[in-house]
Amino acid sequence: MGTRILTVEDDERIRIAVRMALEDEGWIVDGAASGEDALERFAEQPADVVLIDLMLPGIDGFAVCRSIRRDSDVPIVMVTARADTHDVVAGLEAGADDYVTKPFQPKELSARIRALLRRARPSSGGSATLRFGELEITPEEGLVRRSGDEVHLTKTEFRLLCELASMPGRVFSREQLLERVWGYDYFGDGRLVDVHVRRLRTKVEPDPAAPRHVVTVRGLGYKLQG
Amino acid sequence: MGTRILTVEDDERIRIAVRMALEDEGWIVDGAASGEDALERFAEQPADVVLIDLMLPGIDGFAVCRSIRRDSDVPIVMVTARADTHDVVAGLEAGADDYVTKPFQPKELSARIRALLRRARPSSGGSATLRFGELEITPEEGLVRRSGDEVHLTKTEFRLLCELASMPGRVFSREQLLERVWGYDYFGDGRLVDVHVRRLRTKVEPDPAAPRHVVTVRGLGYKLQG
DNA sequence: CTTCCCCTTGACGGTTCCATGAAGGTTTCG
DNA sequence: CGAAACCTTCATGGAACCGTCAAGGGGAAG
Repeated sequence: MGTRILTVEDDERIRIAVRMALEDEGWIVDGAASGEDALERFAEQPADVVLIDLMLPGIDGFAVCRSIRRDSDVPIVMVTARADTHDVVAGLEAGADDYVTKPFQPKELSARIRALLRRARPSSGGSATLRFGELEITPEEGLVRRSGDEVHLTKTEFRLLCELASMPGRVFSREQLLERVWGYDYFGDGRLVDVHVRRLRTKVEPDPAAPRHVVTVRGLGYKLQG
Repeated sequence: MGTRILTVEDDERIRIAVRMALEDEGWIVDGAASGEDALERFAEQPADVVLIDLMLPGIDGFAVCRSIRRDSDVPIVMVTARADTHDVVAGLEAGADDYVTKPFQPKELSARIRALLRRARPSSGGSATLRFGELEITPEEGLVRRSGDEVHLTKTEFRLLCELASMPGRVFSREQLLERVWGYDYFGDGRLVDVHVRRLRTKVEPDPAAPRHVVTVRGLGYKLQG
Protein backbone atom coordinates (compact mmCIF):
# COMPACT_ATOMS: atom_id res chain seq x y z
CA MET A 1 0.00 0.00 0.00
CA GLY A 2 2.92 2.33 -0.68
CA THR A 3 2.47 5.77 -2.10
CA ARG A 4 3.25 5.92 -5.81
CA ILE A 5 5.04 8.92 -7.28
CA LEU A 6 5.33 9.68 -10.99
CA THR A 7 8.31 11.82 -11.98
CA VAL A 8 8.39 13.51 -15.37
CA GLU A 9 11.96 14.48 -16.25
CA ASP A 10 13.89 14.21 -19.49
CA ASP A 11 17.39 14.27 -18.02
CA GLU A 12 18.09 10.66 -17.15
CA ARG A 13 20.74 11.41 -14.53
CA ILE A 14 18.44 13.70 -12.61
CA ARG A 15 15.55 11.28 -12.98
CA ILE A 16 17.58 8.48 -11.46
CA ALA A 17 18.86 10.73 -8.69
CA VAL A 18 15.35 11.84 -7.81
CA ARG A 19 14.11 8.26 -7.92
CA MET A 20 16.79 7.11 -5.51
CA ALA A 21 16.22 10.00 -3.14
CA LEU A 22 12.48 9.38 -3.04
CA GLU A 23 12.80 5.62 -2.76
CA ASP A 24 14.99 6.21 0.27
CA GLU A 25 11.96 7.83 1.81
CA GLY A 26 9.93 4.70 1.25
CA TRP A 27 7.97 5.74 -1.80
CA ILE A 28 7.37 3.82 -5.00
CA VAL A 29 8.71 5.82 -7.91
CA ASP A 30 7.80 5.61 -11.57
CA GLY A 31 9.67 7.66 -14.14
CA ALA A 32 8.55 9.20 -17.42
CA ALA A 33 10.94 10.80 -19.87
CA SER A 34 8.49 12.96 -21.79
CA GLY A 35 5.12 14.62 -21.42
CA GLU A 36 3.41 12.14 -23.70
CA ASP A 37 4.91 9.26 -21.78
CA ALA A 38 3.73 10.78 -18.51
CA LEU A 39 0.15 11.27 -19.64
CA GLU A 40 0.05 7.74 -20.96
CA ARG A 41 1.37 6.22 -17.75
CA PHE A 42 -0.90 8.34 -15.62
CA ALA A 43 -3.94 7.38 -17.67
CA GLU A 44 -3.37 3.69 -17.23
CA GLN A 45 -2.31 3.83 -13.60
CA PRO A 46 -2.81 7.10 -11.70
CA ALA A 47 -0.08 7.90 -9.21
CA ASP A 48 -0.62 9.49 -5.80
CA VAL A 49 1.76 12.37 -6.52
CA VAL A 50 3.21 13.76 -9.77
CA LEU A 51 6.50 15.63 -10.11
CA ILE A 52 6.87 17.60 -13.34
CA ASP A 53 9.87 19.28 -14.89
CA LEU A 54 9.04 22.35 -16.92
CA MET A 55 11.64 21.87 -19.64
CA LEU A 56 10.50 18.84 -21.55
CA PRO A 57 10.84 17.75 -25.15
CA GLY A 58 7.50 17.84 -26.94
CA ILE A 59 4.65 19.22 -24.83
CA ASP A 60 5.97 21.29 -21.94
CA GLY A 61 5.41 20.94 -18.23
CA PHE A 62 2.59 23.48 -18.03
CA ALA A 63 0.57 21.55 -20.60
CA VAL A 64 1.23 18.24 -18.86
CA CYS A 65 0.10 19.79 -15.60
CA ARG A 66 -3.10 21.18 -17.04
CA SER A 67 -3.87 17.95 -18.81
CA ILE A 68 -3.49 15.85 -15.69
CA ARG A 69 -5.39 18.38 -13.62
CA ARG A 70 -8.35 18.17 -15.99
CA ASP A 71 -8.89 14.56 -15.05
CA SER A 72 -7.56 14.30 -11.54
CA ASP A 73 -7.07 16.00 -8.20
CA VAL A 74 -3.70 14.35 -7.70
CA PRO A 75 -1.11 16.54 -5.95
CA ILE A 76 1.31 18.00 -8.51
CA VAL A 77 4.74 19.45 -7.78
CA MET A 78 6.69 21.44 -10.35
CA VAL A 79 10.38 20.62 -10.10
CA THR A 80 12.42 22.86 -12.34
CA ALA A 81 15.51 25.01 -12.73
CA ARG A 82 13.56 28.10 -13.70
CA ALA A 83 13.08 30.21 -10.60
CA ASP A 84 11.49 33.33 -12.09
CA THR A 85 8.49 34.59 -10.18
CA HIS A 86 6.62 34.56 -13.44
CA ASP A 87 7.28 30.85 -13.92
CA VAL A 88 6.30 30.03 -10.36
CA VAL A 89 3.01 31.87 -10.71
CA ALA A 90 2.35 30.27 -14.09
CA GLY A 91 3.04 26.82 -12.72
CA LEU A 92 0.72 27.27 -9.77
CA GLU A 93 -1.96 28.79 -12.00
CA ALA A 94 -1.67 25.78 -14.27
CA GLY A 95 -2.84 23.66 -11.38
CA ALA A 96 0.35 22.69 -9.59
CA ASP A 97 0.25 22.55 -5.80
CA ASP A 98 3.87 23.37 -5.17
CA TYR A 99 6.87 24.64 -7.07
CA VAL A 100 10.41 23.58 -6.16
CA THR A 101 13.51 24.95 -7.87
CA LYS A 102 16.57 22.90 -8.72
CA PRO A 103 18.94 22.24 -7.20
CA PHE A 104 16.82 21.07 -4.30
CA GLN A 105 17.42 19.08 -1.18
CA PRO A 106 15.78 15.66 -1.28
CA LYS A 107 14.74 16.07 2.34
CA GLU A 108 12.89 19.27 1.52
CA LEU A 109 11.16 17.75 -1.48
CA SER A 110 10.06 14.81 0.64
CA ALA A 111 8.73 17.10 3.33
CA ARG A 112 6.76 19.09 0.78
CA ILE A 113 5.30 15.94 -0.71
CA ARG A 114 4.28 14.74 2.72
CA ALA A 115 2.64 18.10 3.39
CA LEU A 116 0.67 17.79 0.17
CA LEU A 117 -0.41 14.25 0.91
CA ARG A 118 -1.78 15.39 4.23
CA ARG A 119 -4.17 17.70 2.40
CA ALA A 120 -4.97 15.46 -0.53
CA ARG A 121 -8.42 14.09 -0.61
CA PRO A 122 -8.61 10.51 0.49
CA SER A 123 -7.91 9.30 -3.04
CA SER A 124 -8.91 5.69 -2.85
CA GLY A 125 -10.49 5.77 0.55
CA GLY A 126 -14.00 6.85 -0.43
CA SER A 127 -15.00 3.59 -2.04
CA ALA A 128 -18.33 3.47 -0.29
CA THR A 129 -21.27 3.55 -2.67
CA LEU A 130 -23.48 6.54 -2.01
CA ARG A 131 -27.25 6.15 -2.09
CA PHE A 132 -30.01 8.63 -2.73
CA GLY A 133 -33.36 6.94 -2.86
CA GLU A 134 -33.19 4.57 -5.81
CA LEU A 135 -29.87 6.13 -6.90
CA GLU A 136 -26.64 4.28 -6.29
CA ILE A 137 -23.29 5.94 -7.02
CA THR A 138 -20.02 4.01 -7.09
CA PRO A 139 -17.14 6.46 -7.57
CA GLU A 140 -14.62 3.63 -7.83
CA GLU A 141 -15.86 2.23 -11.09
CA GLY A 142 -17.55 5.36 -12.38
CA LEU A 143 -20.84 3.59 -12.17
CA VAL A 144 -24.35 4.77 -11.39
CA ARG A 145 -27.39 2.58 -10.94
CA ARG A 146 -31.02 3.59 -10.83
CA SER A 147 -33.26 0.99 -9.26
CA GLY A 148 -30.57 -1.55 -10.02
CA ASP A 149 -30.23 -0.72 -13.70
CA GLU A 150 -26.93 0.67 -14.86
CA VAL A 151 -27.02 4.22 -16.12
CA HIS A 152 -24.31 5.41 -18.47
CA LEU A 153 -23.01 8.88 -17.63
CA THR A 154 -20.37 10.82 -19.50
CA LYS A 155 -17.25 11.92 -17.69
CA THR A 156 -18.47 15.44 -17.07
CA GLU A 157 -21.90 14.30 -15.95
CA PHE A 158 -20.35 11.84 -13.54
CA ARG A 159 -18.00 14.37 -12.02
CA LEU A 160 -20.86 16.80 -11.65
CA LEU A 161 -22.93 14.19 -9.85
CA CYS A 162 -20.02 13.21 -7.60
CA GLU A 163 -19.40 16.82 -6.70
CA LEU A 164 -23.01 17.32 -5.71
CA ALA A 165 -22.95 14.00 -3.84
CA SER A 166 -19.84 14.97 -1.90
CA MET A 167 -21.99 17.15 0.33
CA PRO A 168 -25.61 16.08 -0.02
CA GLY A 169 -28.17 18.72 0.75
CA ARG A 170 -25.72 21.54 0.40
CA VAL A 171 -26.32 24.07 -2.35
CA PHE A 172 -23.55 24.51 -4.90
CA SER A 173 -23.42 27.74 -6.88
CA ARG A 174 -22.60 27.62 -10.56
CA GLU A 175 -19.25 29.21 -9.84
CA GLN A 176 -18.39 26.52 -7.34
CA LEU A 177 -19.39 23.77 -9.74
CA LEU A 178 -17.46 25.32 -12.60
CA GLU A 179 -14.44 25.59 -10.36
CA ARG A 180 -14.62 22.09 -8.99
CA VAL A 181 -15.88 20.11 -11.97
CA TRP A 182 -14.51 21.98 -14.95
CA GLY A 183 -11.43 23.52 -13.34
CA TYR A 184 -10.61 26.63 -11.43
CA ASP A 185 -9.25 28.36 -14.53
CA TYR A 186 -12.41 28.06 -16.55
CA PHE A 187 -13.90 31.16 -18.07
CA GLY A 188 -17.04 30.78 -20.07
CA ASP A 189 -20.76 30.75 -20.26
CA GLY A 190 -22.53 30.32 -16.97
CA ARG A 191 -25.33 28.43 -18.69
CA LEU A 192 -22.95 25.56 -19.25
CA VAL A 193 -23.81 24.08 -15.90
CA ASP A 194 -27.51 24.19 -16.67
CA VAL A 195 -27.12 22.15 -19.80
CA HIS A 196 -25.20 19.41 -18.07
CA VAL A 197 -27.59 19.38 -15.15
CA ARG A 198 -30.37 18.91 -17.64
CA ARG A 199 -28.60 15.98 -19.32
CA LEU A 200 -27.87 14.50 -15.94
CA ARG A 201 -31.52 14.73 -15.05
CA THR A 202 -32.71 13.04 -18.22
CA LYS A 203 -30.56 10.07 -17.32
CA VAL A 204 -30.92 9.98 -13.56
CA GLU A 205 -34.37 11.30 -12.77
CA PRO A 206 -37.45 9.12 -13.27
CA ASP A 207 -39.32 12.20 -14.41
CA PRO A 208 -36.91 14.90 -15.60
CA ALA A 209 -39.68 17.47 -15.55
CA ALA A 210 -40.12 17.00 -11.80
CA PRO A 211 -36.63 16.41 -10.40
CA ARG A 212 -36.52 14.62 -7.08
CA HIS A 213 -32.77 14.37 -6.55
CA VAL A 214 -30.97 17.01 -8.59
CA VAL A 215 -32.86 20.01 -7.35
CA THR A 216 -32.43 23.59 -8.46
CA VAL A 217 -32.46 26.32 -5.84
CA ARG A 218 -33.41 29.47 -7.64
CA GLY A 219 -30.88 32.26 -7.33
CA LEU A 220 -28.37 30.02 -5.56
CA GLY A 221 -27.55 26.94 -7.57
CA TYR A 222 -28.18 23.22 -7.42
CA LYS A 223 -28.18 20.57 -4.74
CA LEU A 224 -28.60 16.84 -4.38
CA GLN A 225 -31.09 15.31 -2.01
CA GLY A 226 -32.60 11.95 -1.23
CA MET B 1 -17.48 37.07 1.75
CA GLY B 2 -13.80 37.90 1.26
CA THR B 3 -11.00 35.56 2.26
CA ARG B 4 -9.39 36.55 5.54
CA ILE B 5 -5.66 36.17 6.06
CA LEU B 6 -3.90 36.39 9.42
CA THR B 7 -0.24 37.40 9.27
CA VAL B 8 2.01 36.81 12.27
CA GLU B 9 5.12 38.96 12.03
CA ASP B 10 6.96 41.00 14.65
CA ASP B 11 8.71 43.41 12.28
CA GLU B 12 6.17 46.14 11.73
CA ARG B 13 7.61 47.31 8.40
CA ILE B 14 7.40 43.85 6.91
CA ARG B 15 3.97 43.30 8.37
CA ILE B 16 2.65 46.43 6.71
CA ALA B 17 4.36 45.59 3.44
CA VAL B 18 2.86 42.11 3.42
CA ARG B 19 -0.53 43.50 4.31
CA MET B 20 -0.48 45.96 1.44
CA ALA B 21 0.70 43.36 -1.04
CA LEU B 22 -2.04 40.94 -0.04
CA GLU B 23 -4.74 43.57 0.08
CA ASP B 24 -3.83 44.46 -3.48
CA GLU B 25 -4.83 40.92 -4.33
CA GLY B 26 -8.24 41.48 -2.85
CA TRP B 27 -7.82 39.71 0.46
CA ILE B 28 -8.75 40.91 3.91
CA VAL B 29 -5.65 41.01 6.08
CA ASP B 30 -5.36 40.95 9.83
CA GLY B 31 -1.98 41.36 11.51
CA ALA B 32 -0.59 39.95 14.75
CA ALA B 33 2.72 41.06 16.25
CA SER B 34 3.39 38.04 18.44
CA GLY B 35 2.53 34.39 18.76
CA GLU B 36 0.28 35.00 21.75
CA ASP B 37 -1.54 37.72 19.88
CA ALA B 38 -1.97 35.45 16.88
CA LEU B 39 -3.43 32.57 18.87
CA GLU B 40 -5.79 34.92 20.61
CA ARG B 41 -7.03 36.48 17.38
CA PHE B 42 -7.38 33.12 15.69
CA ALA B 43 -9.35 31.72 18.60
CA GLU B 44 -11.93 34.47 18.52
CA GLN B 45 -12.20 34.71 14.75
CA PRO B 46 -10.53 31.99 12.65
CA ALA B 47 -8.95 33.23 9.42
CA ASP B 48 -9.01 31.35 6.11
CA VAL B 49 -5.22 31.38 5.78
CA VAL B 50 -2.42 32.01 8.30
CA LEU B 51 1.07 33.33 7.50
CA ILE B 52 3.64 32.75 10.22
CA ASP B 53 7.13 34.14 10.68
CA LEU B 54 9.52 31.80 12.45
CA MET B 55 11.43 34.39 14.43
CA LEU B 56 8.98 35.72 16.95
CA PRO B 57 9.34 37.13 20.43
CA GLY B 58 7.91 34.77 23.02
CA ILE B 59 6.66 31.51 21.60
CA ASP B 60 8.22 30.80 18.23
CA GLY B 61 6.63 30.12 14.86
CA PHE B 62 6.81 26.34 15.12
CA ALA B 63 4.85 26.39 18.35
CA VAL B 64 2.27 28.81 16.94
CA CYS B 65 1.88 26.54 13.92
CA ARG B 66 1.43 23.40 15.99
CA SER B 67 -1.00 25.13 18.30
CA ILE B 68 -3.21 26.35 15.47
CA ARG B 69 -2.99 23.02 13.69
CA ARG B 70 -4.22 21.25 16.78
CA ASP B 71 -7.53 23.08 16.53
CA SER B 72 -7.93 23.76 12.84
CA ASP B 73 -7.27 22.59 9.29
CA VAL B 74 -6.64 26.14 8.13
CA PRO B 75 -3.91 26.47 5.47
CA ILE B 76 -0.67 27.68 7.06
CA VAL B 77 2.28 29.26 5.27
CA MET B 78 5.64 29.77 6.93
CA VAL B 79 7.19 33.04 5.81
CA THR B 80 10.71 33.41 7.11
CA ALA B 81 14.27 34.41 6.39
CA ARG B 82 15.71 31.06 7.45
CA ALA B 83 16.17 28.95 4.34
CA ASP B 84 17.97 25.95 5.83
CA THR B 85 16.61 22.64 4.65
CA HIS B 86 16.35 21.67 8.27
CA ASP B 87 14.06 24.59 9.01
CA VAL B 88 11.90 23.94 5.97
CA VAL B 89 11.43 20.33 6.95
CA ALA B 90 10.74 21.28 10.55
CA GLY B 91 8.18 23.85 9.48
CA LEU B 92 6.33 21.45 7.23
CA GLU B 93 6.48 18.71 9.87
CA ALA B 94 4.99 21.15 12.35
CA GLY B 95 1.88 21.27 10.21
CA ALA B 96 2.60 24.08 7.76
CA ASP B 97 1.38 23.61 4.19
CA ASP B 98 4.02 25.74 2.52
CA TYR B 99 7.28 27.43 3.36
CA VAL B 100 8.36 30.66 1.67
CA THR B 101 11.71 32.33 2.28
CA LYS B 102 12.25 36.05 2.55
CA PRO B 103 12.73 38.08 0.54
CA PHE B 104 9.79 36.88 -1.49
CA GLN B 105 7.80 38.22 -4.39
CA PRO B 106 4.24 39.20 -3.43
CA LYS B 107 2.96 37.67 -6.64
CA GLU B 108 4.49 34.35 -5.78
CA LEU B 109 3.12 34.41 -2.25
CA SER B 110 -0.34 35.17 -3.62
CA ALA B 111 -0.13 32.36 -6.13
CA ARG B 112 0.91 29.92 -3.41
CA ILE B 113 -1.95 31.04 -1.19
CA ARG B 114 -4.41 30.58 -4.02
CA ALA B 115 -3.03 27.12 -4.65
CA LEU B 116 -3.56 26.24 -1.00
CA LEU B 117 -7.07 27.61 -0.94
CA ARG B 118 -7.95 25.39 -3.86
CA ARG B 119 -7.16 22.37 -1.74
CA ALA B 120 -8.49 23.65 1.54
CA ARG B 121 -11.60 22.00 2.81
CA PRO B 122 -14.56 24.31 2.81
CA SER B 123 -14.19 26.47 5.88
CA SER B 124 -15.94 24.97 8.84
CA GLY B 125 -17.34 28.32 9.91
CA GLY B 126 -21.01 29.22 9.82
CA SER B 127 -22.38 25.72 9.52
CA ALA B 128 -24.42 26.15 12.64
CA THR B 129 -28.15 25.89 12.14
CA LEU B 130 -30.03 28.57 13.99
CA ARG B 131 -33.19 27.68 15.88
CA PHE B 132 -36.17 29.70 16.99
CA GLY B 133 -38.91 27.59 18.45
CA GLU B 134 -39.98 25.25 15.69
CA LEU B 135 -37.95 27.26 13.16
CA GLU B 136 -34.66 25.88 11.87
CA ILE B 137 -32.42 27.96 9.62
CA THR B 138 -29.61 26.34 7.63
CA PRO B 139 -27.66 28.89 5.56
CA GLU B 140 -25.49 26.17 4.00
CA GLU B 141 -28.40 24.40 2.42
CA GLY B 142 -30.32 27.56 1.70
CA LEU B 143 -33.45 26.24 3.32
CA VAL B 144 -35.61 26.68 6.38
CA ARG B 145 -37.54 24.01 8.20
CA ARG B 146 -40.66 24.56 10.24
CA SER B 147 -41.43 21.68 12.56
CA GLY B 148 -39.27 19.51 10.35
CA ASP B 149 -41.01 20.37 7.09
CA GLU B 150 -38.97 22.16 4.49
CA VAL B 151 -40.08 25.68 3.70
CA HIS B 152 -38.99 27.26 0.45
CA LEU B 153 -37.80 30.86 0.75
CA THR B 154 -36.66 33.13 -2.04
CA LYS B 155 -33.23 34.67 -1.96
CA THR B 156 -34.38 37.99 -0.57
CA GLU B 157 -36.65 36.43 2.00
CA PHE B 158 -33.83 34.20 3.14
CA ARG B 159 -31.38 37.05 3.51
CA LEU B 160 -33.95 39.05 5.39
CA LEU B 161 -34.56 36.20 7.80
CA CYS B 162 -30.83 35.63 8.27
CA GLU B 163 -30.34 39.30 9.01
CA LEU B 164 -33.04 39.28 11.64
CA ALA B 165 -31.67 36.02 13.03
CA SER B 166 -28.17 37.45 13.33
CA MET B 167 -29.28 39.33 16.44
CA PRO B 168 -32.45 37.75 17.82
CA GLY B 169 -34.63 40.03 19.88
CA ARG B 170 -33.05 43.15 18.55
CA VAL B 171 -35.26 45.54 16.63
CA PHE B 172 -34.10 46.39 13.11
CA SER B 173 -35.33 49.58 11.52
CA ARG B 174 -36.36 49.59 7.88
CA GLU B 175 -33.30 51.62 7.02
CA GLN B 176 -31.02 49.08 8.66
CA LEU B 177 -32.68 46.21 6.87
CA LEU B 178 -32.58 47.99 3.52
CA GLU B 179 -28.91 48.71 4.02
CA ARG B 180 -27.94 45.23 5.13
CA VAL B 181 -30.19 43.06 2.98
CA TRP B 182 -30.64 45.12 -0.17
CA GLY B 183 -27.38 47.07 -0.16
CA TYR B 184 -26.02 50.42 0.79
CA ASP B 185 -27.01 52.23 -2.37
CA TYR B 186 -30.68 51.44 -2.41
CA PHE B 187 -33.21 54.19 -3.01
CA GLY B 188 -36.85 53.33 -3.23
CA ASP B 189 -40.11 52.71 -1.57
CA GLY B 190 -40.02 52.39 2.17
CA ARG B 191 -42.80 49.85 2.04
CA LEU B 192 -40.51 47.39 0.32
CA VAL B 193 -39.47 45.82 3.59
CA ASP B 194 -43.07 45.42 4.69
CA VAL B 195 -43.97 43.44 1.61
CA HIS B 196 -41.15 41.02 2.06
CA VAL B 197 -41.82 40.67 5.76
CA ARG B 198 -45.35 39.76 4.83
CA ARG B 199 -44.23 37.15 2.30
CA LEU B 200 -41.84 35.80 4.86
CA ARG B 201 -44.62 35.50 7.41
CA THR B 202 -46.96 33.65 5.07
CA LYS B 203 -44.29 31.02 4.66
CA VAL B 204 -42.78 30.88 8.12
CA GLU B 205 -45.55 31.67 10.54
CA PRO B 206 -48.15 29.06 11.45
CA ASP B 207 -50.75 31.81 11.54
CA PRO B 208 -49.59 34.83 9.52
CA ALA B 209 -52.28 36.98 11.09
CA ALA B 210 -50.78 36.43 14.55
CA PRO B 211 -47.00 36.44 14.04
CA ARG B 212 -45.06 34.67 16.74
CA HIS B 213 -41.53 34.97 15.39
CA VAL B 214 -41.32 37.86 12.96
CA VAL B 215 -42.76 40.54 15.17
CA THR B 216 -43.44 44.14 14.21
CA VAL B 217 -42.54 46.87 16.68
CA ARG B 218 -44.75 49.75 15.78
CA GLY B 219 -42.85 52.89 14.86
CA LEU B 220 -39.47 51.19 15.03
CA GLY B 221 -39.23 48.18 12.77
CA TYR B 222 -39.15 44.39 13.04
CA LYS B 223 -37.50 41.82 15.22
CA LEU B 224 -37.18 38.06 15.46
CA GLN B 225 -37.98 36.17 18.64
CA GLY B 226 -38.35 32.59 19.74
C1' DC C 1 -64.56 58.19 21.26
C1' DT C 2 -62.27 60.12 17.42
C1' DT C 3 -58.58 60.92 14.51
C1' DC C 4 -54.28 60.15 12.58
C1' DC C 5 -50.63 57.47 11.36
C1' DC C 6 -48.54 53.32 10.42
C1' DC C 7 -48.88 48.75 9.07
C1' DT C 8 -51.08 45.17 6.31
C1' DT C 9 -52.97 43.16 2.24
C1' DG C 10 -53.80 42.22 -2.51
C1' DA C 11 -52.73 42.92 -7.14
C1' DC C 12 -49.83 44.15 -11.26
C1' DG C 13 -45.90 45.22 -14.61
C1' DG C 14 -41.02 44.55 -15.27
C1' DT C 15 -37.15 41.94 -14.59
C1' DT C 16 -34.31 38.14 -13.61
C1' DC C 17 -33.42 33.44 -13.80
C1' DC C 18 -33.92 28.76 -15.45
C1' DA C 19 -35.33 24.99 -18.77
C1' DT C 20 -35.33 23.49 -23.36
C1' DG C 21 -34.09 22.61 -28.03
C1' DA C 22 -30.84 22.92 -31.57
C1' DA C 23 -26.53 23.81 -33.92
C1' DG C 24 -21.44 23.97 -34.33
C1' DG C 25 -17.01 22.32 -32.83
C1' DT C 26 -13.96 19.03 -30.59
C1' DT C 27 -12.45 14.61 -29.19
C1' DT C 28 -12.54 9.63 -29.47
C1' DC C 29 -12.75 5.39 -31.58
C1' DG C 30 -13.28 2.13 -35.23
C1' DC D 1 -10.47 8.96 -42.71
C1' DG D 2 -15.22 8.83 -41.25
C1' DA D 3 -18.66 8.37 -37.78
C1' DA D 4 -20.29 8.67 -33.26
C1' DA D 5 -20.25 10.61 -28.83
C1' DC D 6 -19.50 14.44 -26.34
C1' DC D 7 -18.84 19.33 -24.99
C1' DT D 8 -19.98 24.14 -25.50
C1' DT D 9 -22.54 28.03 -27.10
C1' DC D 10 -26.66 30.44 -28.45
C1' DA D 11 -31.51 31.72 -28.80
C1' DT D 12 -36.12 31.38 -27.02
C1' DG D 13 -40.06 30.68 -24.02
C1' DG D 14 -41.85 30.47 -19.58
C1' DA D 15 -41.98 30.64 -14.68
C1' DA D 16 -40.58 32.73 -10.48
C1' DC D 17 -39.45 36.71 -8.26
C1' DC D 18 -38.96 41.65 -7.15
C1' DG D 19 -40.44 46.23 -6.45
C1' DT D 20 -44.34 49.52 -6.69
C1' DC D 21 -48.87 51.29 -5.79
C1' DA D 22 -53.30 51.99 -3.75
C1' DA D 23 -56.84 50.72 -0.70
C1' DG D 24 -58.16 48.93 3.78
C1' DG D 25 -57.59 48.08 8.82
C1' DG D 26 -55.98 48.50 13.44
C1' DG D 27 -53.45 50.61 17.27
C1' DA D 28 -52.00 54.80 19.91
C1' DA D 29 -52.54 59.39 21.37
C1' DG D 30 -55.38 63.01 22.60
